[in-house]
Amino acid sequence: MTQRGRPRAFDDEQALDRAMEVFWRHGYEGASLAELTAAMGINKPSLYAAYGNKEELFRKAVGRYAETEMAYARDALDQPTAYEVVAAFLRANVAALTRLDRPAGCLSIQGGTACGTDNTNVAEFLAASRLAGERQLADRFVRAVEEGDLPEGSDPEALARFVMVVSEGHAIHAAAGVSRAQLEQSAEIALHAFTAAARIERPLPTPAG
Amino acid sequence: MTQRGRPRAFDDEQALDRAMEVFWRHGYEGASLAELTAAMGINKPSLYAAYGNKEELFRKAVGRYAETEMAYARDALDQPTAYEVVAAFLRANVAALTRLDRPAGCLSIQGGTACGTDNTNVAEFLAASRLAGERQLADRFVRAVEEGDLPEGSDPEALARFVMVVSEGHAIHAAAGVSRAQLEQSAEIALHAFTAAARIERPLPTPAG
DNA sequence: CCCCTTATGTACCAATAGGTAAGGAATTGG
DNA sequence: CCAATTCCTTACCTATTGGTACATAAGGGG
Repeated sequence: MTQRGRPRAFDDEQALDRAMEVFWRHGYEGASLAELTAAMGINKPSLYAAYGNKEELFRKAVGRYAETEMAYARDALDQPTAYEVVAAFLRANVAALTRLDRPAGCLSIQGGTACGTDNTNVAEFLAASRLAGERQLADRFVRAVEEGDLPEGSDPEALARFVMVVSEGHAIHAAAGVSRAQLEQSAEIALHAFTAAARIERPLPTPAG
Repeated sequence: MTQRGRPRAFDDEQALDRAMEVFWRHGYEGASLAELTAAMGINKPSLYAAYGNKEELFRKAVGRYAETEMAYARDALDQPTAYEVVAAFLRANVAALTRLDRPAGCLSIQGGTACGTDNTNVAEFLAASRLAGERQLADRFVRAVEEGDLPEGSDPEALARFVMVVSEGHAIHAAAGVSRAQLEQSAEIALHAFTAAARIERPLPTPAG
């Protein structure tokens, strides 16, 4: 059975990208349906037919964000050693947070850390997905201990938490307008920290200087 | 000339404290006048007469927050050495972010990192005040270099930025429900980082066991 | 060519947002 | 005791919020 009925006049993913950017810039509650539909180039009934409602649209936008804008995070996890994982992640993260062709910062935080009484689930959803990312990093560190590039006795959860804390701080800073170069400095300091905390030798000379 | 006219039926600062908590919990945009007035125990006209409008109320709440809830930050700056400044700040910060008698996280971030088109100035105001705090810390580090407890060639701005990045990450994490103990671990790792980055000897043994 | 399905545009809805007008209730100064 | 002043209460305002009913347009299947 092929397509039936009148076909969509807009591209699904393209519209989602525009919605993503509006949410990124204004947060979940700060993004009105008026601005969303304007940016997506569709009317409200089309939006509701295609995505359900505002919250579902947001969740789909966040999903697409994770897919397209955070691919670097998955790539980082594929690095061969824990150090390289963290280095790749923090550096690519800083780059992603400060792209000129994107809103500053990160949708997962700009989306909303606090919401009105009716929308607490939105903030909780974002927080949970960030912690899920942290969990993946911790799992990667568990593997690193098994593979010997993190010493026995390392605390994978604590290390992952620290890395995510730094990346979230960078996201806040980026949204405040802090420059890429300045965040790169901070990322290198954090890398310092990671090596010290994990009690591993630092494989690279200090780029800061 | 003494007080004239009918006296206020409510305590100014007490009402501000209640407003602060509502903003802390729901953010600027997520806090409705209905919830604010209910929490403050006053009617809208009283609110407008006493505080101007919603945004002015918010700014006053943030001011009071800085005064009362962030006193630890000023205390930390008074510590004798840069290391002690950072240790005191990060530890007290984690404690403040995870008080059971306060909303989790920090008003300066929960207040809003992204806002609707009409309220961009609110997010900018918060970002600016955070960066002002960073500036104070950087100045403190300049002094530390002069006084010799940070080595010559240290980068006060970069160090301050890193410390604030970590504290902001902790705020996000705390708002997500991460426990005090877990954030304390992260703070100790960050302290590790600071000593390494500042190339100073670490005065204390590692508490993480 | 007609029917069924699906999408679109317009126009609308109730609820809530932030904000205010107006009159009565306390208080001080005379 | 009255006037002036300040505050509180009730009721209301306009604009906007997220969300929908309904008629119409556009396509495929028989």
